[in-house]
Amino acid sequence: MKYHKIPDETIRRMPLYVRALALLEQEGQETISSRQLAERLRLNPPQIRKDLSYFGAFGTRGIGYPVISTARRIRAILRLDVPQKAVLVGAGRLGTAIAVYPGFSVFGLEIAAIIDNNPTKIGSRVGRLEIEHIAAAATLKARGIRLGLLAVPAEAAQGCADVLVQAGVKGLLNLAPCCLDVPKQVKVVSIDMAMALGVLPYYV
Amino acid sequence: MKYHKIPDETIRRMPLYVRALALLEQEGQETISSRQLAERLRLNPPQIRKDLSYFGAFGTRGIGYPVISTARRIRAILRLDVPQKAVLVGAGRLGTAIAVYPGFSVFGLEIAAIIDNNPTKIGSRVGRLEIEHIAAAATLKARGIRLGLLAVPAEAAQGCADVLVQAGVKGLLNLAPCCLDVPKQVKVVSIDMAMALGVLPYYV
DNA sequence: GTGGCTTTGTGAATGTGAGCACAAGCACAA
DNA sequence: TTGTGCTTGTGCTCACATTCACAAAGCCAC
Repeated sequence: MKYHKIPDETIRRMPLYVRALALLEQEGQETISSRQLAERLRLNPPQIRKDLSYFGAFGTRGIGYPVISTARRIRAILRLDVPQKAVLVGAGRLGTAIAVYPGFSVFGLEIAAIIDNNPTKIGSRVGRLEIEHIAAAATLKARGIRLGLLAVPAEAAQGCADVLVQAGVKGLLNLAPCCLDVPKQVKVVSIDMAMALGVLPYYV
Repeated sequence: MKYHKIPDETIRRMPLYVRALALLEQEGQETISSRQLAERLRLNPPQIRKDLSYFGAFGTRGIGYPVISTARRIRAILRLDVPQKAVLVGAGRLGTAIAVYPGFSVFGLEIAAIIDNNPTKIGSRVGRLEIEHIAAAATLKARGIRLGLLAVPAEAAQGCADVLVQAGVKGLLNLAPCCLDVPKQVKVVSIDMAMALGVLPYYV
């Protein structure tokens, strides 16, 4: 399949495959067919095959996909083969929950700094990280931090985003219930928990 | 526009409109045009008009949409006009962060119970709620709780989901990084923070 | 080898959503 | 009452995403 633009939806699913393959590797399974993988992830086999084929041939016909090397290739595609560092802004309850969340490491993602604007919190520790003042944003680029997570109230989110963008952050995960204005070369992904919960009553 | 199935994506955006309109009401604005609303939400005006028109005519040509009554009508469509109660499973860091999160109330959503399986936590308070044992799930239906949030480790999520479904919960917001098997009349929405962060390096 | 079984890779078809352009409609002023 | 300006509501078109169906390709047993 050549000269094909890769759908955003495909990219969105790739981390799913990475995590599933990492689990399979742990279980000692060497290969997996699109059917088995689809069963685990509640997807359709052709979708998985198509997704993977966008990046070239991964599998062996009659056998399936090699667990280890496929995981490695997807990680490389997503740039997750090198450790990616992120800064967390907001050391409130949600922020500290995220700071100690162990689920980022499968993807080679690491919360490498925590920033808050509350002077009483500066210097105290969350896990093995020390909470820093917002002025420390200036040092982010030098520390190789290019991703940011916003766990602040909606009113503060835009201001924090501006600071991070200024500091060279290229990707933002926004957990505040608001829109962000950023230069178009900065990618923003938003998670809005209340909105996600808010659609449920419609369906039930 | 008659005999039209309402797109899921439209439903997904509805809470966005509810929140924006609630804010406008607070600001004292009486009507808003699709253009103004689109500017706030970073959407296209025709998309907003189309979304709203799926449910009938809301606006006045030449003027725009009446803030208060439009908000009320959308709430009714989403069944957010009656208070909706939810049970939170998992009183860890993420769980307690969610428990005290004030952002649910715009939608008439309320965390009405917290459940954990850790005996040392039972009885202690988070906000004004007391942490209950998982056995208390049996009382959820009687208390009018039909929604559930899962803030537990991935290994525990399916078990908790089973318990909630058994207890009559009809909608689930899953925050654990895994798939859930539920009867098809139960709606599941999943939020996977690590996955959301994991796609960023690809784009930057 | 060769035949049979399994599974991939992919063009084509189908389904779903977004964006545009414009007619229809309302308010307000003259 | 009529004209002007603005905004909604919506059919149509295009783009994107999912699913299907099947040929191509590898493995294994004999």
